[in-house]
Amino acid sequence: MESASPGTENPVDTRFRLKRNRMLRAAARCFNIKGYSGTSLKDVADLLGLTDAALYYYVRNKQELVYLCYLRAADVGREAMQRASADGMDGLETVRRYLRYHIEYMVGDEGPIAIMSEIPSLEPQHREEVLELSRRHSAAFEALLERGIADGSIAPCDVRMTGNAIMGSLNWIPKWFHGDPAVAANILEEFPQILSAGLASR
Amino acid sequence: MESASPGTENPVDTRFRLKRNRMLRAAARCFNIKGYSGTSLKDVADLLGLTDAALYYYVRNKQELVYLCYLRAADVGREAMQRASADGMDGLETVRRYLRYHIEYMVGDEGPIAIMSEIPSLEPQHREEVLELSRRHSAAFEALLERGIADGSIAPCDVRMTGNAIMGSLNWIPKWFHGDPAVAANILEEFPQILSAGLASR
DNA sequence: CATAAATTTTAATGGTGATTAAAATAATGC
DNA sequence: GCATTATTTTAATCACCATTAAAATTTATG
Repeated sequence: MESASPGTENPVDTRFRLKRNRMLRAAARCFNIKGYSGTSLKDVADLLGLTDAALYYYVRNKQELVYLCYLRAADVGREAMQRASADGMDGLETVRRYLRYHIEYMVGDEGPIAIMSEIPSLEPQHREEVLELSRRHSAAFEALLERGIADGSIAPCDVRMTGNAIMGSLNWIPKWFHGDPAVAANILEEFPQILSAGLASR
Repeated sequence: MESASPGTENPVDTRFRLKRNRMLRAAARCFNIKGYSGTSLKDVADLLGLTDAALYYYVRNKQELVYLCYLRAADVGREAMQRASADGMDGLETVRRYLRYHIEYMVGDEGPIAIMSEIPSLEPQHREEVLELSRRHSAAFEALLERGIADGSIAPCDVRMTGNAIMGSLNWIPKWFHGDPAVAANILEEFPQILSAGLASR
């Protein structure tokens, strides 16, 4: 997912990143389950077997923790989109692949991915950045729909609204999925199909 | 939506309820836009031209404010479901009507409806009540799908997952819709169709 | 092993915003 | 208009975390 120039990697940096990543996943879980206000830094720290103060070694403050969670979320979405675009044959199949890849990240070891529910409480600069990433992702998905319409695999539709509908469904998953592997398999099996069922041209 | 026995209504009670309802809508808007932690009681009060302390005349505390918002949300969902069940001919058409009615409430004057993002931070008793209402609503929707499958209007599917997918999309609407009437019309026009497009049996 | 760097903890501090009590104002009923 | 009740405000208080600084400990490196 993330790649630094290999030459400059020293073991300390790597460990730092690994630990911070663990921390972001722990935070994402807390935020998704208990909400932003509902989770204290202690909650996150407990999940890691650390003290709340220790988290400050990895982030400047709580807002930055959220910000980093959201960057990770955006990153995962972008990654899924890129893989799908590289693999997919026509528009519809690319949409299906994108859905599958994104869901794989969400319910797999990479997860949980934070729901972007607290963007407004980020500081302005971070907020703008996250919003921009978010907009870009939506645009990419809509472009995918356009592509499908153009190549005839997807029936003409209001791509803006269709995109909102599908992405909403996707974004909501972390709200009710909390790690049960059986459910994870079920989601992965069903969702790409369900969400793209209405798209195909007849 | 809500109906007290008409005989016992005195003007004071009525005014109280009306004002509290306005307050719940204001709170819902704040919560949906800025998140729970991001909205102070002052934010809500400002929207009403009141002082933060004044809100305590209507609710015991902030948690109860959220709780009441969620009750309202549940109520609106239930209402839409009941109307649809009464009106709909077959399962599929009832689903479509339910979607339309629910969305009408969400984007219309009744709205905004609060997203249930902070259930865990409610006090246990309120949490249980809201969760129960929420479960019941999901169950009702799944029953609707079953009904459609039984009467042949809906193709067989995993009703649990299909329900999750559709409800997720619906629940996410208040996250990106913030009152623009043109968008409201667009949602109302497109969503019932988009969300039910994949259901029909062929 | 010894030293330096990285990581974590302990123990305060401090700010924000929810909450409360009492006072002030507005509305209602007679 | 007067008394009563409903509503809102003013002005504190208070609790909860987030945050910080310094010390302690663990890990890496020559």
